[in-house]
Amino acid sequence: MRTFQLDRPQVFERFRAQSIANSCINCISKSTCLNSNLDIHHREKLTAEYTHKFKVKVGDAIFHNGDPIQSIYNISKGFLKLEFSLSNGQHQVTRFASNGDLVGLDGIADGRHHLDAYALTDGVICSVNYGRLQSLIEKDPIIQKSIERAISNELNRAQEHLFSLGSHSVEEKLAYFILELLQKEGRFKSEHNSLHLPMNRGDLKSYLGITVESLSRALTKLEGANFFRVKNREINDIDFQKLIEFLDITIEESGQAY
Amino acid sequence: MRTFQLDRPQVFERFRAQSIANSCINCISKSTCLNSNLDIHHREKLTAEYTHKFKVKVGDAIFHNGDPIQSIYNISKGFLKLEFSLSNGQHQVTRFASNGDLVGLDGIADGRHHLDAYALTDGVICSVNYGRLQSLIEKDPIIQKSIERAISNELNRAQEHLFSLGSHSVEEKLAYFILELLQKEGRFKSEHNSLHLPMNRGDLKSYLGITVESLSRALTKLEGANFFRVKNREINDIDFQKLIEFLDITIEESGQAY
DNA sequence: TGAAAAGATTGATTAATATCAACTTTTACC
DNA sequence: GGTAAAAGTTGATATTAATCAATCTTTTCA
Repeated sequence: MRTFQLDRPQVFERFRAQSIANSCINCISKSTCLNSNLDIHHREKLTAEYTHKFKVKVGDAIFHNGDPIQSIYNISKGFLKLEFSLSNGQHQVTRFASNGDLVGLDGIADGRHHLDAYALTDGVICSVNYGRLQSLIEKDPIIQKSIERAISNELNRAQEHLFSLGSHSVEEKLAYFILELLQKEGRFKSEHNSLHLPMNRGDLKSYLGITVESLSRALTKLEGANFFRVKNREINDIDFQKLIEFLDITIEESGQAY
Repeated sequence: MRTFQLDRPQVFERFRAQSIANSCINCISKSTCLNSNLDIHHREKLTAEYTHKFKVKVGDAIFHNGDPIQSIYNISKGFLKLEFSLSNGQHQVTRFASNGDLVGLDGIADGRHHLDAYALTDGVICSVNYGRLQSLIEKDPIIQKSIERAISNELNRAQEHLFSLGSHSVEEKLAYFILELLQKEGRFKSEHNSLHLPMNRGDLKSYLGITVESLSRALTKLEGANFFRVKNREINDIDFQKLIEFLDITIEESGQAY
């Protein structure tokens, strides 16, 4: 059923380090481990019995394409990037993940991860042993539904990303991305807002399926048209309404989490 | 948590017809309703108690973006297209589905469908009442795992599609698509193979994020380079090996289903 | 702190793809 | 079966984005 191959990737040297997940080298306190929409009772059950919390540093690999799925990861702090990669060296960032996101759900399909996960910033991750999670899911419908919703949510995110990559100009892709980040950060109400980009231009151009030069020019262009101000990774004075109008879309705010 | 909006779409008149799912206007025998990797025992349990099978005709809408999720659909015969659409009329085909595919999993996240589903050909679909499926999932870990794997599988498909759309030429996108179809059909062994495309050029160009003209030229170009022969929707004499080499990828055959 | 490396921007040019338009083929249906 | 409509192809041109190259900026680290 799977389409093209999913071999181990050829990644850059700085990322060649062993995946650090599951090695517990940086274990820290387990409180507030799972911040999804589980109620307190369920969250604590999971937290106490099945999780382990660890620190990651910029560039750390959490898991690689092909690795057996040992855990599902809940990001407590920091940013990750998820990459689709082929053995010929081609790779593309397909997802940025941050606080509250569950990562590793791609591995549920066949027990192996299909993506590479790297830390974009120092951060804190809570891992949930997958085997134990499975047995808990069987006993607890709340947790089971929570996981199902989380995967379905990932699927919908991917569909939106797909839409923004297809038949849109470089400026439009960038605009969709800014809105996506704003929305993730949960603040798209005020007229003038700001963002700190957790990724460098290389990762962003990969996510958008364009070149760095085009990305740079698009940033300059939208800045020139007063959509926002750019200073390195800081995006300031974002005109939310203008972005919406530029893309000719409407925004429906939803508090729904998985 | 959701990104941009997901209003009801403005679709063409021919698709304006009411969604026909759940109306049982074309109910037929229920045997072989679910052909996923459930074992016989579980499959029959589902089939007998929770499913209903119906015929669809070309152009029928199965569900729309925004509809409450009432069922999950298993395709027995024929092809569907799934579209991501916005209220301004923009829309993109993000998935073609056929025999054995589960459709509607996007709705699990928040209880509403986020895509539009249309029949590309006459076909037979088996619907599984979602409420009943949920209660069955709670009781039956096998079915629960099967559903989780199916969603995860959809997620991985989307990632691959994302990859093929990003930073690839029109010819490469087309080549990825042909391989994807070949693989779905389960025959990518012989050197010279053939395919019948179930979709028209309009749907295909949408899926690939290009224009019809570019698609047409890409077909001509790859035909000229002896990758295959094209005659309307028939693709013949497909040189599998040549496609693989063109894309510089390797193929890993896997019998894994959800 | 300062030099080297890495990351980012800008400019000039080329290449790819979209657009506009004409034409051909296929499909639908009276 | 014939005609109109829809779908698909091909050509000419315009536009967009990639590529190549130079420069500027920021970060890293001795």
